[in-house]
Amino acid sequence: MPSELARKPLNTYHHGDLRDALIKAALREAERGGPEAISIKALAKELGVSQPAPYRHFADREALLAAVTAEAFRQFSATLRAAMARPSKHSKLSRLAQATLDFGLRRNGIYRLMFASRTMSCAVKGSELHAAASETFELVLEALEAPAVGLLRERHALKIWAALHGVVMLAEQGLLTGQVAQTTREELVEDFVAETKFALEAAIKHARRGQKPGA
Amino acid sequence: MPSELARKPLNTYHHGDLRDALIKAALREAERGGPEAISIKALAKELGVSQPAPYRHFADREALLAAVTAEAFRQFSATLRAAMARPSKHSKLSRLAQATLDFGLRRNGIYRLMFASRTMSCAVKGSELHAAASETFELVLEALEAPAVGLLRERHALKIWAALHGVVMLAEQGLLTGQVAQTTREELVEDFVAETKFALEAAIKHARRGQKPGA
DNA sequence: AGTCTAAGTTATAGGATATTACATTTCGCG
DNA sequence: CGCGAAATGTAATATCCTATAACTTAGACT
Repeated sequence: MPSELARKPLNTYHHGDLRDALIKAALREAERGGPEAISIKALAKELGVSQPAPYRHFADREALLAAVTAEAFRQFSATLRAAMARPSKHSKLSRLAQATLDFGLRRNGIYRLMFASRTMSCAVKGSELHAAASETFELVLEALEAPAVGLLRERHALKIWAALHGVVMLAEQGLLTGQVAQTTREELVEDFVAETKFALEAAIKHARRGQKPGA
Repeated sequence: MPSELARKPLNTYHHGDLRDALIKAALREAERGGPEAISIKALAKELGVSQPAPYRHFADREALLAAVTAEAFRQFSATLRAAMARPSKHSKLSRLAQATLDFGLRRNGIYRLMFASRTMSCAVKGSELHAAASETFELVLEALEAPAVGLLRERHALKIWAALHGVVMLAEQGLLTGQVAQTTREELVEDFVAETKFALEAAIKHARRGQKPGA
């Protein structure tokens, strides 16, 4: 049985590092074409190995997708983190929100891999994928720049998170055009950002007033 | 060339009405299993016709999916309309919102067919699918119960629409569990409903004040 | 050296989409 | 009434994909 230590140099046999190469190539495919564009057969051909070779590293297509999605989340996190770190006159939350929208539209194939495919729903808690996704959500919490009062922060993070996904979804489906073209996606996102800030601040104040009535 | 009138009895030849039967059967498949569970071959077998028979009615799988999605939108619209018509102490918008959430989770396969698949994005303007989807959006406008002032109504309809999709998405992916389990989906939706009402009313008042400053 | 195991190969089964060529049923029309 | 064309369905086939089974090679380790 391979120990946890012995697993590391596993990927350097014949091909060199097929597992990693598969993930990277699959991510490229997903970028143009979405999750359904990922074909094990095509990837094997592209990498110059036989069709069944990938099955040495992934039990089935689903398992490959899960690994690719986890990597996608890590890239997404990195993008958001960079946007939040960049100096700007806008708030952290605003930068995270606009970066999410931008990522969702510019790298839409990957975005769909992360959020519009069955992969996430099947991710068991504790899996690599679950961890990568959770880390991304942590960034939203961080972007709120608010103290932890009960679960208020989590609640409002979920709200802005949901709203952002909705905007990306609508924009992607072309529902943000036509008679409502005047309302740009960015404006919509900024609306949600402003409302989130307002609501969270109010909720925190209210909660604290309830806790220490004299102050 | 078949005239518009002659097209009606077209579907009553050998099978009876294969086109319609395909759509209905596909919708059942989608209900449990989502869009990817729709297989032309399987449908043909189930309906007792040869595999290529469906291609007499749909150019390819995409075309079938588009027709099925259009039917799904009609059912979705009917559900929302019923919820809005039902007497309740809650507002129309609240009922529409909760009905959307309920539909999105209970009939998730169909919901994904409508919103989380590539089908909608490829729908050309003027198509049956586009019309069915637009009609659904009209219901959101109606649910706002607000006068048309510029594009304010459309803008806020888009916002609540986006937010609802986001909540469904998060709930479906199990991201509304764990440490934030206290925040129920229904509460989240009600938050968005309240904020939408507040923001829309304020915006309309503001716009009118700007128009007739004396009043 | 010799063995064990991970990684990769060939061969193969099975399922899906889609096309082509052919058969049959229905219906318009003289 | 019946003929011919269009609509509908079938059989056969090509192509692509996932996945498994059985066999082979390369490195690791004693």
